[in-house]
Amino acid sequence: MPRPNRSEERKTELTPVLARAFADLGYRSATTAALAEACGLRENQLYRLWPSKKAMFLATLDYLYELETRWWDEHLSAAAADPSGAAAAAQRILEEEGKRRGETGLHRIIFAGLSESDDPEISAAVTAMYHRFHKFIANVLRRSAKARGGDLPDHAAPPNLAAWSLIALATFSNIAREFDLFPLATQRKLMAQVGSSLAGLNAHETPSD
Amino acid sequence: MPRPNRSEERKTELTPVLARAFADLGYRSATTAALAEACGLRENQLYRLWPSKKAMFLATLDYLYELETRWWDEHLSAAAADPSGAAAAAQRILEEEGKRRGETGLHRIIFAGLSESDDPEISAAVTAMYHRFHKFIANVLRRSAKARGGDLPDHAAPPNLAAWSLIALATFSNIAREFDLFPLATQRKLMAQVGSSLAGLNAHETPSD
DNA sequence: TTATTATGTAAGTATCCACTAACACCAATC
DNA sequence: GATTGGTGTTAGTGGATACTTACATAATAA
Repeated sequence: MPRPNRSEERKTELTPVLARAFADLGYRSATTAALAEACGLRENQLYRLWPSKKAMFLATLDYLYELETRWWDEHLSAAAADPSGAAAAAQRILEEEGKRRGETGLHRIIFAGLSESDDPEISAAVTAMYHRFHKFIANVLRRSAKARGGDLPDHAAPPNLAAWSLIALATFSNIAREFDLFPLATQRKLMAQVGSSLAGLNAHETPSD
Repeated sequence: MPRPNRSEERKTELTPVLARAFADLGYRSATTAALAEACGLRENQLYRLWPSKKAMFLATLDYLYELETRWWDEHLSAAAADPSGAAAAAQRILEEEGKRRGETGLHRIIFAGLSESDDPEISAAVTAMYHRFHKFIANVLRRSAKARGGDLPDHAAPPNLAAWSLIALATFSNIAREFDLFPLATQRKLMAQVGSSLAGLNAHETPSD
């Protein structure tokens, strides 16, 4: 007899909006009032969908992680079919990643998570996300190395280490953007040039500059 | 006739205590009450030394930056006198840096600054600190390259880029520690192995593992 | 129609926290 | 020893904000 419960649909509709708000404002400044306004609702209504602000935050973290891995999946499967070789394709991906400039806001949200690291739930969520992401990247690197014959150049790090290094570069790259630490061109080079060196992609070719 | 003003001395005495508190608690949880207690004072008295909590935070940022560069200065001048060569010495420093595990708490404080990045003063302070640090590291790398004949191996990044990469590794290394992302050994390798590859230190030698 | 639950609106509460006001005491110089 | 400002102690205050309560209305299925 009652009217149907559309909570789940509304949540999936609203999560991107929350994500945008958290990314734009940061955890602290994203007050529940601000979040509600961004959603075109009252605070009250938000609390009928999620039990707390923290739950809203964790929902956005999940959502953005999905978005991010989907992006990589798409680009990587395109790269796998690339006739010019895995190395060149991977390098191209790194360049694109450098160009993206963190438009999803995932990193801004991770920073927010960082400063809330005393909260065990948030800390666990951030940790899990990094681990899943690392596994993902390390696998890609392993496959890429195998495709190229299995021998990494001397200076290249093993996939595990290289994956963490790439994640480090990407994370810092976003810090740099946040604070305008260096120009966009430098940021791109950081991913494309340093990144591919780490991954052992430019073993037998010298980067142009 | 009044008794002498010891504000400056007290400030320099208290800044390390504040730094410890900010690093342990983070910006948000480091309430003025907590800061005062850590100092063995009343909130009131803190406010007689600094005009605001933000000012206290900026003071600790300055202090920790000084501490950090002093550490590097000492180790680098020792390395300059090292008979076994600049490259080996630099690599040893990277190993030590990996071992330090951010005991000063500088990075935790930077995370705090990150999430307060909407505050222009704090943002400016963090930016300035990164820039000064980058200049410092890039210079070291340039000198080191020159000492080794001026020719960097193909895979090594130019000093500017390499310096940012090293800073990225160090920053992320501290994120990793905060969240226990990977074991200590990995953390050390990240600095020692990947770091020296980036700096072009292991051009003609293969790292042992 | 009617019972029942989702949805909308308005106001409120409880708590935390940066920052302040008021007052007593003490130490140093004249 | 008197004056002056540093120091200690207690108690606030004002504002922000996560979360709640109460109630009206709308939509669904019996």
